Amino acid sequence: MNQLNAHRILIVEDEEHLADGIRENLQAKGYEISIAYDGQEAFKIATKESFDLILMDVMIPKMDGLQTCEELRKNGTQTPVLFLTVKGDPEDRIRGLEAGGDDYLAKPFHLKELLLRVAAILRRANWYNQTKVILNFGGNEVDFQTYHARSWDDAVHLLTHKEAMILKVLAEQVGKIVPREDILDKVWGYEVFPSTRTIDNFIVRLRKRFEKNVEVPEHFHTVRGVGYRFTEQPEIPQND
Amino acid sequence: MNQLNAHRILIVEDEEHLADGIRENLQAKGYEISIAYDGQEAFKIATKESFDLILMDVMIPKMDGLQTCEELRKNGTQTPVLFLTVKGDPEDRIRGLEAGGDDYLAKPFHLKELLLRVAAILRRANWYNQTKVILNFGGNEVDFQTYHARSWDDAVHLLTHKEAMILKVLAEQVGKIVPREDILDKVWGYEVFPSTRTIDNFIVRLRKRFEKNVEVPEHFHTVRGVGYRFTEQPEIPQND
DNA sequence: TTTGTGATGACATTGCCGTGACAATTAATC
DNA sequence: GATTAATTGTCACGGCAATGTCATCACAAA
Repeated sequence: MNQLNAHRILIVEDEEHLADGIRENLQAKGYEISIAYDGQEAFKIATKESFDLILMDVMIPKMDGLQTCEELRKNGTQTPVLFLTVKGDPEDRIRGLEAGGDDYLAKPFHLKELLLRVAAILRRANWYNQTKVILNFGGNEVDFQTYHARSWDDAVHLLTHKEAMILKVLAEQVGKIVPREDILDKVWGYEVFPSTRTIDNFIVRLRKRFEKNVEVPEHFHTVRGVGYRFTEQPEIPQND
Repeated sequence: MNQLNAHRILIVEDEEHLADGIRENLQAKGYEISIAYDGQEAFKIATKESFDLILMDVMIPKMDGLQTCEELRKNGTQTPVLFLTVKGDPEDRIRGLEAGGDDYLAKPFHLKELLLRVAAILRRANWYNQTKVILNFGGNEVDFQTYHARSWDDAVHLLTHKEAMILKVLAEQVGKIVPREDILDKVWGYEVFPSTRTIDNFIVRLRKRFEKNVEVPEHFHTVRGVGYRFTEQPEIPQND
């Protein structure tokens, strides 16, 4: 996962030992973690900072999790909440959902299950503000759901995963210069470090697929010493 | 709870209070709920995700409910729509919708009546689906009710439960890449964790049953590093 | 018991990615 | 301009992780 827009998670749990355990495991997955030890503190932090997910124990001091969630909702906070509770009582689930929660996990839980649910919720949330699924530029059309592409000359392409990811990173910031390091972080993550030349190779491949004239790129521009810049429309050449 | 069978309902309603009230009550009945607050948002979500029912207020911002519905129909979305409208509004267009399988309910309505209508529509849709639980692709025919299948070479198969579920998950998103995690989430849920290799094995079995040439799959495509992609029609070969 | 499903591990195989070499290009310095 | 250094374009090859495939085992149901 990429740290550049790493998902931020707030853990609300009064058992310090448990909170730390969860924190470590989530951090290992690349999430940024904050911890609150009671309901009031949780409310304070959650209204001050923004999180992608709140992991909330129901039984916490000062203000219980359900109430905290309700207060947050009244306050306009839409952050998804995953409740942790001791009982498997379905009534708790209903109450949790009524309070505006999004999911529910009974303690004791398997760590793996927690991680899966967290990932699933974040995936779901991400889905909404995902960029366009179909990318059009200069007669080319790319479908990021299928990795199918049709280039200006009506050739059909099947992009590989990495090709698609790099194109997506560039296309998400149309017209802006994207440094090689950013591409590496977003596509490969922090743990793997291929040489930056690898990126150049992928650019070559993308150009071969989508540029009319590879030697005069209209969409995949090189920014010497920094990285690359993607444009949907061919640029107006400068005459000096 | 099995995610595959939970009915998904999209609520389109700009009065937040009302939307929340409906959501809570439908969630308590076990439905999965999404909410959109205006017509444009509704269109966006409804074309991106699939729902079993759309609960749509007629008077909503940006694009009214009827128009939103029309746009969705043009887009090929067949999801039944239950309109919420003010009592005594003799809109001809609404009347006309009755014939199209859609329904309308006058505000203010009794909650109980809403729940009954929702249940009725879903029953109806289910019945419709039951007649249409036959999946056809490349000469193969699969019946998801009985798990019976007949492949292109007239061989008869009896699918196992898991085989059928995986095929269904893939077929529900024809053409789209389905990541392994999604398959795991939807088929196994969050509480069981088979190795992802298990999925590969099932793909092998599905290919053996339905592909003419296992080595050149026409329907069950591998997307290296991500997951699989199912297509009903053999794909156009790629030109490089 | 038998029977069948599904999960796992071992091994073979494939295809993508990463690297390095060299050419081409740009920038920098004189 | 000329020369040099630095960066990028391009290609081809090899490694290795991801996947294909098969055999086997655990387990539940009949």
